[in-house]
Amino acid sequence: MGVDLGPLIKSRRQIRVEELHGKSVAIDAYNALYQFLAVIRGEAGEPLTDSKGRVTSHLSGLYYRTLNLLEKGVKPVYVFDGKPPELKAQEIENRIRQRESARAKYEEALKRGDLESARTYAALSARLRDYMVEDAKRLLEALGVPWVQAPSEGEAEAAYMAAKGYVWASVSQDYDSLLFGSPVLVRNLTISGRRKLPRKDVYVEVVPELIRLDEVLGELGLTREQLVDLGILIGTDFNPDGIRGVGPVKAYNYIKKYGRLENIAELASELSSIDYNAIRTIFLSPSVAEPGPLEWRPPDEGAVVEFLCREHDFSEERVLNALRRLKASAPARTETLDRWFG
DNA sequence: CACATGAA
DNA sequence: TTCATGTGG
Repeated sequence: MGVDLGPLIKSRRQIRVEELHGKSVAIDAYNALYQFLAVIRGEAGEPLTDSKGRVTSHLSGLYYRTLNLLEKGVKPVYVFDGKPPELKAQEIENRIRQRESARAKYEEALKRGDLESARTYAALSARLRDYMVEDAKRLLEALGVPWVQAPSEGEAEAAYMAAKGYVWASVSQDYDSLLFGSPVLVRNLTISGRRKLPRKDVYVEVVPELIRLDEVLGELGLTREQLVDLGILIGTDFNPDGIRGVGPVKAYNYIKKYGRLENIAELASELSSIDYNAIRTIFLSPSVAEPGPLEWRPPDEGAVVEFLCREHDFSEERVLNALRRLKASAPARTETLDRWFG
């Protein structure tokens, strides 16, 4: 789930996607694909599939959103997770349990004909399979959009790329990127701005927002090391339970008062069961790799149609229409592709 | 989530 | 143009 820094962060600025024109962004691929997979579903919560039963929800979302970003002059690079740190085992186990519980509730809801609940629980039980990740990478290749394989956490790699200036920002719904040191984080990078609130027939406007690490640290009066300690008190993927009874506000007060975990005497006992030095290392010296040169090429129309339409039964009309829109917005052929894509 | 369509 | 609704695969 990521660390719950939301309530503490006031320095967030709403932006329009157009403001990212000409900028490259490193997108947490797992985060994006999972959201597509969870939310792009039929009436009873079933995912979109091709005629062979392979799930395609994530491909639909990835395709249209990526083309939209390119159309607006944004250069995306997708960053895929590698091997998770050992300390993530508990979190991974929790997620599996939650998915299984949701799947049971999904089946119950279906049985009693409660489609709305079925849809909710279907989303919660969604699981991103290896073949779905492979398909996503193949689609990106056909689109001429680069992707990077992280050695470990995708968010860490994306943060590294942003910190090094390889990309302008990292993109994720989670705040972990900030702990990993991403100087700029973009959340809610969506095109259509309306989202339905769960359990209510109410729609809220969801606008992309920009968060700068230096502003967050400045406003909170913390160093990044302290922000990581704060995260550990709240709970991270590497200590999902955090400290009992400590949420964002109390955690912040502790860090402001005591400076670092070692100095919080009243939590010494609780903290003794957390390997917080290892967690600090994961965030402050994460396992990352040099990503290699990032290159954006024009989409290979034939490859896109072959993959989406021939292999996965997408509508050729829709697929080509989306490609046409990108071409219409693309620079004149005479202009170097570098101007837009490089 | 994003697209297509028809109504306002 | 905006908005609500149904569908995509």
